[in-house]
Amino acid sequence: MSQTTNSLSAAALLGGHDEAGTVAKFFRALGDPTRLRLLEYLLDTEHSVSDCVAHVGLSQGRVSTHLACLADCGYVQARRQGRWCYYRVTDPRVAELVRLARSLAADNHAALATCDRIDTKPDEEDSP
Amino acid sequence: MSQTTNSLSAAALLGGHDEAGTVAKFFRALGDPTRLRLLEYLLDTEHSVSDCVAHVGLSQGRVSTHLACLADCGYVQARRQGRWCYYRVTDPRVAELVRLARSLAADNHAALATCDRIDTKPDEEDSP
DNA sequence: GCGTTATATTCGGGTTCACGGATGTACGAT
DNA sequence: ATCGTACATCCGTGAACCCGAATATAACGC
Repeated sequence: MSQTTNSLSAAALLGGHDEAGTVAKFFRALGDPTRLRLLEYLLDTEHSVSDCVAHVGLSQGRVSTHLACLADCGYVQARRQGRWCYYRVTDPRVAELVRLARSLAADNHAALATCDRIDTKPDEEDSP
Repeated sequence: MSQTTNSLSAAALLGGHDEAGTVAKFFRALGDPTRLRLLEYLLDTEHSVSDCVAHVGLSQGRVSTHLACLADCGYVQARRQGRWCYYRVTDPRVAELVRLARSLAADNHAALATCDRIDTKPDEEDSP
């Protein structure tokens, strides 16, 4: 019981405050540097999990989990071929979202770097 | 490989992998339901901190910190008037970003809800 | 001066989540 | 069948970070 009694009505609502949690989870998926790098890596070309592991340099298990997370959130799609699994961004809105965020982040790069309310400012390696 | 990591011009715009951390922090700011609700609350109209406290129903201190975080990241701007401080979204790209994310999240609402790789699924204490 | 109001900051506690390593599953080659 | 490869999942550890309460700062009115 208490399972999703509707898959479209909830999605159709707009402006509801109940949806903030879902959208926040959506944003949080991109709030990790590794997932963001993976997503950008898969924007134009599809890549296997091994490719992604080599690209980001983390453990295979962690990369696999990150890719699954991106797939669950609808950012990328998976295509199986034998033992390999290729991931890729299919929705053009994803690229648009990343482009917009990059544009905004670039304009606020300085303020963002000094924002210690997120990430507790771990280190500083920036000398322009 | 070793690309030019000299100034922010290259990294600030496009293609830089070093920027992933900054953009991720940018996204993470919207990865919190409270901050997202506040941002949507300030999309069209400016509101004081007290207004925001009443709107989201959290403690005043926490709301103030959330607003400061949004301001640091460049999502909102603050306007002081006497004892009051009014926050508001000024950049139209912010509204566009939220609109895009809502559109994408709506289409993947079902998958997002079952994505236990983020947020560890609110309820559903399974009993196998 | 004093007290009140509006906002900002600090503190301790608890939850979320990324990480590597170990393990499990699926497919293909020998 | 057995081994090797490609990917997925589970586990323990530690950091990030949200929370309310308490406290600090600042601006008004008396």
